[in-house]
Amino acid sequence: MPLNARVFVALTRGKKKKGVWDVRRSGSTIKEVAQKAGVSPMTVSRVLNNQDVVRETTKRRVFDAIRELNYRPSIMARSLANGRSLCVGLLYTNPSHGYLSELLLGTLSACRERQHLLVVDKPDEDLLRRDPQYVEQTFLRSSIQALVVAPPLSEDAEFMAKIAAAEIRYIALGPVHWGNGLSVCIDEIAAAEDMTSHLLELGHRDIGLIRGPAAHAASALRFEGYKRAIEKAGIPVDERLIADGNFDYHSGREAARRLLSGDKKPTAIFATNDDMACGAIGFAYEQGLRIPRDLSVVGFDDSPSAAANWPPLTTIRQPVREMAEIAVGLLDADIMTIAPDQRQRVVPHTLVKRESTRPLLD
Amino acid sequence: MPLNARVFVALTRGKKKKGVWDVRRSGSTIKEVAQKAGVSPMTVSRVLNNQDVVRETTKRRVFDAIRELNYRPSIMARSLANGRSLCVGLLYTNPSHGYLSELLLGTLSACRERQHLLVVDKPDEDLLRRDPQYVEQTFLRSSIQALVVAPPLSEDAEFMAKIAAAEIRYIALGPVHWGNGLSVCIDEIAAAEDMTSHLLELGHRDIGLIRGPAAHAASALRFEGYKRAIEKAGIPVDERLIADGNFDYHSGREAARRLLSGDKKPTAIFATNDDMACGAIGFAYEQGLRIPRDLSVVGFDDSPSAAANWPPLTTIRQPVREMAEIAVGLLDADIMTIAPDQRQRVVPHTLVKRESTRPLLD
DNA sequence: TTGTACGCGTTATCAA
DNA sequence: TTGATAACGCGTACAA
Repeated sequence: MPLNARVFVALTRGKKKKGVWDVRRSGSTIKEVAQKAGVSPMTVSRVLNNQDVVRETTKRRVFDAIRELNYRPSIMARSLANGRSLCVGLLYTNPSHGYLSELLLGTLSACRERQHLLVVDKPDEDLLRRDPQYVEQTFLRSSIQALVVAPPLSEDAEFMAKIAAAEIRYIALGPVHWGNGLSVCIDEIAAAEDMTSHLLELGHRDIGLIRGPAAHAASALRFEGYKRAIEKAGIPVDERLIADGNFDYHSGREAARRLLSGDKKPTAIFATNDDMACGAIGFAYEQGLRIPRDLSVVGFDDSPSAAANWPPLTTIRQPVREMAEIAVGLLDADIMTIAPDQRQRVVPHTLVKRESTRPLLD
Repeated sequence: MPLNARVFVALTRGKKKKGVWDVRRSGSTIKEVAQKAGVSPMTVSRVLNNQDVVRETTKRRVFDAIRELNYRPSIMARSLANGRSLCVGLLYTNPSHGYLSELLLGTLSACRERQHLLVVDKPDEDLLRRDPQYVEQTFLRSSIQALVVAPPLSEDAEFMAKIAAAEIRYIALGPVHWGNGLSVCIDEIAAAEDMTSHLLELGHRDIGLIRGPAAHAASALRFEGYKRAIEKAGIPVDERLIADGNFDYHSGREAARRLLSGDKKPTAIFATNDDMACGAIGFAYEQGLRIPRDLSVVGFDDSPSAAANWPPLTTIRQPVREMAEIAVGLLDADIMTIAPDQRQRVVPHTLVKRESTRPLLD
């Protein structure tokens, strides 16, 4: 028998007391626990997995050994052996910080529940655009078996096409549906319609809209919702009340500048995301306007800035955490058994009323 | 030979075409690749690991097979085999969203570089407080070998004591040092001193301070920095200019209310985090004050709200991403070889000047 | 330059 | 109720 690694490790272990801070291999194995408890590794495994066949006294012995050795099972070995747990990749580029935070919470808890491994990744956007092989390379090297893709990455047609071609199971978050893939989203049109109706109910009739960038699927849908509500109220859609932004603070400021310096001045502004709403409010302050006394402003997304701003923003909340949980759950299912019309999962949104709006006084 | 799982899988595979959307086992193995390429699994492994001993033609055959079979190596099996990669846990409770986002980026890239597995976890705060066994249980079940703990959790003495007792290697982020553990932080005192000096240079002499909660180690340090700068300028520290908050928006509002309605009115307010600074600005607006014309306000942390607010906040930036990278790197080192005075790693901070301050006009 | 044998830490299967 | 054995997919040591 050659002097192989095993022997070497055994020797090392014998000589040098194994401390917490040893660089590698700080854990004990199931075998060591078994030996200490005077049982077979299999019994230890049974105890760990709550199989109730094990005798109480044996169980106790095993638990004692586990505690003494400070034993922790290895997920790697475990998943390798039972082949049950998936290695799930969570892909995002630049969602808002609040979105990311909730997204993590949701995927995390869903993965833990199913004993899946969550591997978070933020692909480099430049490489994504420039290197056509990047995606392929990345997924060839990694061992990710399933993907959850967050917006705005999930709205990138080119990227999603590559994902589909890479023959990987995936779920997209956001108002999109690509090929055979599943997606989870809110009804963007209905949400925007709700928000617009809310402003109408407060008596506003000249409602400005700050649109999102064309690259985001959500932009067109939110615009559509706005139009529907306006038209249902019997008001013609006025081009002078519509400005374009690209979902960031600065563009919201500029859009508000255009809207408020035109010849048709809105009494309320619906910014189709919170950052733009904050920008609009910033511009309004600069002009000496008071919010909501002189102008009502609403946002969309319920990002952290929505609640932290002054005044706190009325906005639309997506249940991001729940959506993420659903997405991970869907990964388990055999997609072929899901009817095509069930592949886009729509979850309810909420209109969060805060202090950035008030009834129009006439 | 028993009809074991292997045989069963083989049969299944033979019959049913293996599709992308099969619930489990969507990947091919190194053996299958080897067979298709007409080489041994070992050769495939060599190709994958860029060992240049392999003949070019063989390499090409292997790559073709990999592509055809859409093969992806399994990290689990790989780390199990070479024992090199650590399973790193990232623990956080409720840092700001921006902090979390940067934290993730840093740990992610550092882990990928080292082929470590990053497992993110957000422990339940209630369980943490109430169930004394929670931490133990959680780490007993999981196979995390090393921990990166983010503030404010890293400042929880009770929790950190448990971590230490659990005999797990860990790095704390933030201005703390527990037992043998390592930590990475900025010099909070110097940072607060820099910020206060900045206000002094602008001509302010009555500088209000909104302190953080006593539970956070950072609170006392930032206060100390403030005092040092004030005293260096030959100004006595005035109790009437100091108010307490607890790092959230609302407490910042209330603190500003106290400061601005006292008999000693500040011309500048140093809120020791951004959320409180935003709250202070909100209150100032409500009182009809203009920022920075009538009052300068500065924050600390450079959270997203700092840039998104109006006016954009002058604040202190911690290089969170780099700190996280350093932390993961430190996990690799043998801690015992690190001198005790090197165990607390201090990284430089930055004073970010934006538009919430201006020289005092007299 | 390539292949063989074995071990990594765990679970599934079957036998005792 | 427990144990022996063979996988899981890959890398290392050594032989060819």
